[in-house]
Amino acid sequence: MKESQKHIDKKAEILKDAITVIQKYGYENVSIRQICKELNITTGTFYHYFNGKNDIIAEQFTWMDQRYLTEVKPNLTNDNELDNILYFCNFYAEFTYKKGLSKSIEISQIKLTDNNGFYTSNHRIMKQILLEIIQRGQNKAQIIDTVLAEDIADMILVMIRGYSFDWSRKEATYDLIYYTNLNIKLFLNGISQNTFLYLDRKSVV
Amino acid sequence: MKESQKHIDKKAEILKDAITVIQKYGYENVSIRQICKELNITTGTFYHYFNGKNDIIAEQFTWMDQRYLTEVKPNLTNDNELDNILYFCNFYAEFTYKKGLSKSIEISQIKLTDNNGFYTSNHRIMKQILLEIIQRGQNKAQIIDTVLAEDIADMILVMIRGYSFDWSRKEATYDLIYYTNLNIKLFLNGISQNTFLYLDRKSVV
Amino acid sequence: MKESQKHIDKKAEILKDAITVIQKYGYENVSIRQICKELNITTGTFYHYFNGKNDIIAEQFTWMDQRYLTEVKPNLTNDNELDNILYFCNFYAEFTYKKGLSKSIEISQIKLTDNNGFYTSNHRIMKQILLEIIQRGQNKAQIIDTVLAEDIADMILVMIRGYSFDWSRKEATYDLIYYTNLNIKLFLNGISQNTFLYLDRKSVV
Amino acid sequence: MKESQKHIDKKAEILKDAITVIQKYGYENVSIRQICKELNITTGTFYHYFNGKNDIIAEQFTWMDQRYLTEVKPNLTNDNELDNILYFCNFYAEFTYKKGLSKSIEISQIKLTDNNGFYTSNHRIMKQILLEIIQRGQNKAQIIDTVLAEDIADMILVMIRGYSFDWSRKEATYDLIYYTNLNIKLFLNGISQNTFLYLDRKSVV
DNA sequence: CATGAATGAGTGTTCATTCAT
DNA sequence: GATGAATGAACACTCATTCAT
Repeated sequence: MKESQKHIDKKAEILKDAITVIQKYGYENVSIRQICKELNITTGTFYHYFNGKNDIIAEQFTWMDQRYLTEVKPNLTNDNELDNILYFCNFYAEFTYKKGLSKSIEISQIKLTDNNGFYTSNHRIMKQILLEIIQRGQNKAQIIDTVLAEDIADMILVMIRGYSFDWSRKEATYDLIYYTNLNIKLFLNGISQNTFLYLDRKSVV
Repeated sequence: MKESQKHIDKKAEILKDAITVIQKYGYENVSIRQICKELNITTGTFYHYFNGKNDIIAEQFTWMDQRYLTEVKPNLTNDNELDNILYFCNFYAEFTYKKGLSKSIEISQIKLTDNNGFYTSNHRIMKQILLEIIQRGQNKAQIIDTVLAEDIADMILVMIRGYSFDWSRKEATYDLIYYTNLNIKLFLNGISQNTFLYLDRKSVV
Repeated sequence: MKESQKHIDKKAEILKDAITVIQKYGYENVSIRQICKELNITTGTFYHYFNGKNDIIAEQFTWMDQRYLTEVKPNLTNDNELDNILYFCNFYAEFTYKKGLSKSIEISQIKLTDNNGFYTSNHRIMKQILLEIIQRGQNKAQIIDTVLAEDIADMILVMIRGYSFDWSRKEATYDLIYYTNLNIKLFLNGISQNTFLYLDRKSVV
Repeated sequence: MKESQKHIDKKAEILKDAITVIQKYGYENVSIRQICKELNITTGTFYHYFNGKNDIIAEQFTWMDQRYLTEVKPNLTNDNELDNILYFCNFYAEFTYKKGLSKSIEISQIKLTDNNGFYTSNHRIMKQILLEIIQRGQNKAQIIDTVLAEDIADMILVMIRGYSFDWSRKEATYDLIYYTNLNIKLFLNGISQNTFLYLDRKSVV
């Protein structure tokens, strides 16, 4: 039963707008009714296109997974793996910025993991990509190997998600991409094998 | 209407136990009824001592504020300000670990800000303390001054809260204090004025 | 507005398949959407041919009525009226068996009676046919006349419907026709004027 | 956490009245809201005393089980086992009459069996009691043994439940106890080993 | 003829909160 | 102080039905 293009478009439109609303109030704090009211559709219509509240999140995950596999992974060609990490992180920040993704994902954590493992499965894909970069970096002696690659990967994921979360909590009052970038650069400074410093240690003042 | 000591003690006891329960299930996932059941009190009793569910969070903020002012600030006496930052961060991780604070705080954000500004007020106190450390560090040339002290403070707060949140989302399956510590150390590596490296860049393998 | 033959055929086809689906899940447990999905038609199409969900039941009643009038009544030619009763009952069990009729009918009772009286009207036709058999039996002194013919008719109807209902409740785990038959035979034993015993009272063990 | 007598009484009162409402409309056709409206309580109050809609049924089953074990089984002392069967059946009819039990039980069948096996467990208890009577009757040569005791037990259960169901469907427009009694007597006529006829075969007219 | 998007009242259930006892 | 019965708005979700295309 193939879905018509019209159906797909409308679904995408609802999804986009629903995310905006969720971003505004937080996943747990907004009801389907509220979302529908703001989108000027009835609950029936919402349920015509989605199976339930969690679908909003699920759809985004699939979306993000796809994009990491198709748009990020193929572009990690820089010889400096620290740059690749930066690319990886910027993509996340940009994705969050555009989709207002974070709050809904971060907040809906428990139920998602319990019900269907979207969250964890998503982590696995992203983490795998990130892990490979770090391991290459360690092999090339660009990244310190006094810390396990896996631990570094986890820390980076926690940081970028933490920033996205904080940003949407503070209602997008600062430049998410800039600050994620800055934070990661400083962290990369800390794990670089001394050669590739992103920010000079000498005062420029 | 001064509260009797008995009243204060009972209130503190309920609060302590309620936090434990909330830590177990998450703020949004637990009802007043459930909490009361586990504490072997009635809902009436709960409402005799508190004005509502949010009071539990509010009380914790006050509590955390108090402790930062009384237990953290006076102990930031190390000459190496990076060590003071580490102390500041470890305290947060430990507090989270003991109180299971994070999930409830992070998740309940919007309602809290809307209703009473606890969250932001708390940020101000903690951030102020952290800011002073960083500024001293920059003045002593221990910390790079190519980045604004305020930005560094924000990044650190985002990181430690991000870790606390991640840890409770993953249901305390890893050593929160250890990893917060490690992450912060690597970040400090990145912002240190070259002199105090927490983790050597040379391979130990 | 005469219905074209094509229309009638399509309607009959949908009805037949819809009944199968209802038989599978039970009238109240299946939605129009589900039915349409399994039949590979849209809800619009369904409503083009039927006025609503109840129509399915209504159509079946008409169908059963028709068959009793055209297939059962003409065949009640046995001289032993008890045999005719048995024939009458077996037909019902077979109809249920083939159409999975009972659960939907038994369950949907109230709404049916409320809305359109199908149920009762159906009863009147079947009961009338049965009543005539019993009266003939009493006249021929084959059936006891210490009990009113109408009461006997009611009891038999209650029994055969009860069995059909029980059978579909138990999800067709036993031989409906065999047991309906056995039960009725024993009852006929009880009302026969001593001459035609269906099951001998002497032990065959 | 022992329930106070007041709690128990109120619960029993709600249960009693809820059953009456359910009897009037049918289990699936009546909503909690409707029930509460008719009982002049709020849904909150209903859920204060019961865990959900199914509880109404569940409570009745426990009730009936208990009564069969405590009130019926000890009284099956008649030497004529057919009389004991009659007693067994009359008790069911009376129970239905007083509690309006049948419709809710019969209709809610599927979900009940699926969820918790109340229905089947109840059947097992009642059927066991009935089975013992019939076996004793066969041993005493009061009941034909050309039919398995278990089959007879099943048939009787189907009949009495069928009558209760029919009676409540027809909105209690006839004397349930009288007709159940009559139907069972005629059936007992049919299975009796010739000696104990409940209704004479000779006309009394 | 057929489609499927749209409707909106309805369902069972939850829960923070109030208040008479 | 403490109790727990009572409230009722809110929630996620369902579904028979309508109607423009």
